[in-house]
Amino acid sequence: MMKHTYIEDVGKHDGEEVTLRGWVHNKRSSGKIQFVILRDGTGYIQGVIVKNAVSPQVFADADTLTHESSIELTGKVRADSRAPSGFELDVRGLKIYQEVSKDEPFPITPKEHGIEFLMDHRHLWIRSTRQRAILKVRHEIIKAVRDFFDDDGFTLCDTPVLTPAACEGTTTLFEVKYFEDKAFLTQSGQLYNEATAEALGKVYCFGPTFRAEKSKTRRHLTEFWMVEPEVAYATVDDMMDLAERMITFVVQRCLVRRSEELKALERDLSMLEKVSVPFPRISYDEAVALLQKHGSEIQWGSDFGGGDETIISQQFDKPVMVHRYPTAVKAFYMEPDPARPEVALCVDVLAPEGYGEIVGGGQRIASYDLLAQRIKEHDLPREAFEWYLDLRKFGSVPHSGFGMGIERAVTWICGLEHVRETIPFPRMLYRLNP
RNA sequence: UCCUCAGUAGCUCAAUGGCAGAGCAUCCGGCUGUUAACCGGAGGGUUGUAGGUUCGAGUCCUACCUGAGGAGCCA
Repeated sequence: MMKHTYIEDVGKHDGEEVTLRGWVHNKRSSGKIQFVILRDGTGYIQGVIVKNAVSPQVFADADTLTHESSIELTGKVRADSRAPSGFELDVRGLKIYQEVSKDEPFPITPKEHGIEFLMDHRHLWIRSTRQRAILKVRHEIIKAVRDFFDDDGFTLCDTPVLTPAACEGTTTLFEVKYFEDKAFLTQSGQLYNEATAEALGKVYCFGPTFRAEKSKTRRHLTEFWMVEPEVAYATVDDMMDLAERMITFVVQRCLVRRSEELKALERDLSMLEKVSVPFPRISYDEAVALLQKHGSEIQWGSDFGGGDETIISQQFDKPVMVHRYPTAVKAFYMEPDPARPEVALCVDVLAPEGYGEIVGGGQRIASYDLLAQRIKEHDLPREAFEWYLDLRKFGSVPHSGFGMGIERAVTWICGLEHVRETIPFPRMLYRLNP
């Protein structure tokens, strides 16, 4: 059996005979010459089938090919200036693995479709050029994030998906049966990260998180992936340094390795090329003043709305870091600023071009007494947090971390309208299928 | 949960309250360089569901269902 070649490698085989395997992306016929566009996940190539150059059987088989039928093409690679990729295949042999029935053709045509139809056919939609490009960029972002932390002395330390209690209250948790008991799907690995950070120093977790929020916007999924670093002895300023380095690394990596995909998505690369260290840093106080100057109704003490985030991010052409939010609007574990206890040592990173918050984090409370008090103030079940309090009993240190939502990062880097295209099978308020 | 909008052929959409239409997809025919190929022809409909107004409803009214966009909340 002939060794088969991936389309992305055909350039190495100019003039040679190769066998390509994939799916029929499109087909055009002109009577005695047929053009079959083959897709194999690594690229596209046009196969040219000339009637008097192949057997009558091959020509007849090619004539019946339907969209997305799985096939194998054998022929000679030929450089051709007319081909978008620079190469074509002069087909000699054709093998059909499975032919899509003419009675039930592939539902996604080259023409336009509505979003409901596409989402219902997500399992087939991901075959499209655009979706492939997005998923390739997603992969690159994930790979870059992991390379960044791995090369920076971090240890990947996975945190549980099944958890006994809420991190930040129970209203947004998915509840599942756990034998005779009940459990919740994690909405953050952070509390466990704090434990592993005291064991290993610099750690990160990378996994799915779940939020049962009834949010119906272009920025929300109920199941999304998050990377969360946590560093012992680190301050909120250290986190800002880390976050801007990580984001810059990820964007640069995408520009180097996925520029073809980003161009296919018609992403304005000049916006991504501006992403470099350092990012602008403004305090919450400064952000509120900025917003009021631009007509926002916001008052000191409230959290930003989506519109507020857009206004802030549009003032800068890089991601902007907003730090020291009011303690009252942040999670119970946030360390108050010793100089101003009414604000917390936390930071959000807002992506440019109105893409909103992609990173949130900060310094965690190190004091046993203060943490115990906050758990009480937030009406959290003390018993469930005993182990978490232990971390302040046995060698407590200042420590900080943050979380980055992968899908939001992908949305921004790809320049998309909606997070639903950034994950192979999105889970949203009204979408659990396919 | 609230607000706004939408639902017509497999898909994307037209149709002043008066005969249910087009493009794509599919099928048949034509074409030796097509790039969402093109040209000719054919088949394809319980207009989301249930009521109501009207001589007559895809169109107007009510309720419901489904979806989309936004708000709140968040990454």
